[in-house]
Amino acid sequence: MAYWLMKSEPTVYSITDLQRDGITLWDGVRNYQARNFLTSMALEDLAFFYHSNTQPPGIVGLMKVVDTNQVDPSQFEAANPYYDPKSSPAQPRWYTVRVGYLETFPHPLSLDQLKQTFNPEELWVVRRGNRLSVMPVLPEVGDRLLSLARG
DNA sequence: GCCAACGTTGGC
DNA sequence: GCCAACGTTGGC
Repeated sequence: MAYWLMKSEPTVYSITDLQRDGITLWDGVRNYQARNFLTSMALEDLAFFYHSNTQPPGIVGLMKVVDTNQVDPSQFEAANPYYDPKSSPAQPRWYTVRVGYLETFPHPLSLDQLKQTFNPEELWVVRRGNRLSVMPVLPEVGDRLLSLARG
């Protein structure tokens, strides 16, 4: 079982939206490094839900991977903001996972708090200028995040 | 293959 | 709203 961290802007899709939906397809990732992390995810992996572009940014909940290696359908939809004209159903370029809601943390971990607790080497999201939207989390860091966030 | 221009992310 | 960081594009 591996830990991951996945970002979403709450105005686009929030932990509350995931709680309501139960399961969702994590679509719209258009960065090769992030996609490569998505395709290396396994069933039952745990992912921290990170709210970006909000006040305060930070980790707000937990989800689990329920379906791996899913073709992201938004890449084929011309009217979709994530449309990729260079992709085709015969040769899809963008893959993702389906995630399930597990919990909303009683003690969300703000970016500020994360910066005080972890260094940039052990937790990528606190790296300066970090723009990656899907990233791995070290097992021991994941364990600590869980115990901090659950209080 | 280099690199300037451009677009996007995301903290502040 | 600003702007630093940085990924991508495209001319050469």
